[in-house]
Amino acid sequence: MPKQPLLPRKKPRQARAAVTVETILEAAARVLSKRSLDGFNTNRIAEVAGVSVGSIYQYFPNKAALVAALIGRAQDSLADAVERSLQRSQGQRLERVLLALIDVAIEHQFGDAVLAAALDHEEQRLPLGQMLSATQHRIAKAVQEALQAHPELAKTTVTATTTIDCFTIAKALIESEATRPKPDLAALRKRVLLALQGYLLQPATKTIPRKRTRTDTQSVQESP
Amino acid sequence: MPKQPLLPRKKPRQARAAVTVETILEAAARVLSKRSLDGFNTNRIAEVAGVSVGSIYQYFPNKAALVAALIGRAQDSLADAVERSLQRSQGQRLERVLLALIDVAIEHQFGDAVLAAALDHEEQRLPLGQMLSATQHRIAKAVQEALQAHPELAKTTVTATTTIDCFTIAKALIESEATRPKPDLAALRKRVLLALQGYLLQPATKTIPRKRTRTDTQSVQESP
DNA sequence: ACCTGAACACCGTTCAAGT
DNA sequence: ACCTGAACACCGTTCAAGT
Repeated sequence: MPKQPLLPRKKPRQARAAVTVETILEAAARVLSKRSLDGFNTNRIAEVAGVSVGSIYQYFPNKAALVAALIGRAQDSLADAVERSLQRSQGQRLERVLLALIDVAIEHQFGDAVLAAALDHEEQRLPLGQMLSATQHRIAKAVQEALQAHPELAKTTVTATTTIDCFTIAKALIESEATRPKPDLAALRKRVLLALQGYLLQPATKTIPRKRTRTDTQSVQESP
Repeated sequence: MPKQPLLPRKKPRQARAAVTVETILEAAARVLSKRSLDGFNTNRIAEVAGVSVGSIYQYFPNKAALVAALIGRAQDSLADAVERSLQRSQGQRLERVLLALIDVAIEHQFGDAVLAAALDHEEQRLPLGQMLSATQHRIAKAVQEALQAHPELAKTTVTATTTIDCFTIAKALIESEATRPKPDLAALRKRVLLALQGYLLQPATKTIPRKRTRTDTQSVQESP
């Protein structure tokens, strides 16, 4: 049962080593982006990076850790884009705020579709656990605060779960469109907006009679 | 560039061969369900099935085809459950109809969580193309017709895209909850309902000014 | 401290030989 | 027609040897 560590094995201490690590990550991204998961093997990565396979294993304990590092980078870049977007759309109508965020997400997915899709899949499969949660919490918190503060959502309780659901919904619709032969981004944008507005601006949610279950308490969690 | 075929290589002609195929598929499902993608190798499958590796390759051209067969089975079983659910909830309020479908989806995902999650991921990664579309179209069509005919959705145009979006949204929220340490199914059920109702029962969608794009035509596709 | 690449282990797939 | 399992190819990972 190989409980594989996903953290980098050690940090480069010399300048040239830092370059090596950078080169490896770039090569990995390029290989993943060109041929997706097939052909994504350490030998090819080493070849593209112009280093020996052994060098990869000096810094990453296994292939999964390499992928985890790429995911971390993608998350960081997304987090920056989200925060910039929130700042730019401050004080605007909710529709504008949401559209701006949707555009960020679409750009993130379609900017390098193959890479983004591959990373998304690996993100699910790897037991990343906490590793990425720092950045993810950073994004989620920023969005949650923006939504909570928005006048049009005065009547909506925006919990952490609500925010994460919005991410989940938007991501799923965007990824789904990305797998189509001829994506229609304008229509996609509308559909995601509709879904998010619908989820957030629900008209007077009446309590629903439902089948018996164990956990019949408060349905939304508090923010951490 | 191995464009791998995903269809079964040949059908068993003798009774004992049919048993072999069945045994292989069951073993594959069991292995996948126990250890997910790690440890899901042909040698183990053959061992669990009590046959030789060679036997697997008599009926399936590669490992992916085996997975594809499992996915096909899961889809068939889901399709049946959906159709039964629609029949039972005929004539009921929209909320009831949706909740019944949501329960089917939740049961499908949580019934064998590891297996379902693994199959979902592979479903994305493999170029299944048409292969499964038969069953998927069957499900989608049944749901679309039920929604279109529903009085509460008289004002909503329920296209094929609308229906697929509902599937995408529900599936994403359910899968997301499935990865949590302690899933709260009652709360999940409510959230999915909220999302679907919000998407379907949108109050007077005003047209939205948006950035210029090529495709500025009708945003929803016709049903096939 | 960093890099190399041959060597090892594991796993997908094939094929000659069997019934 | 079906089944077997040793053999081959490929790829992840290690490690002794180098700078």
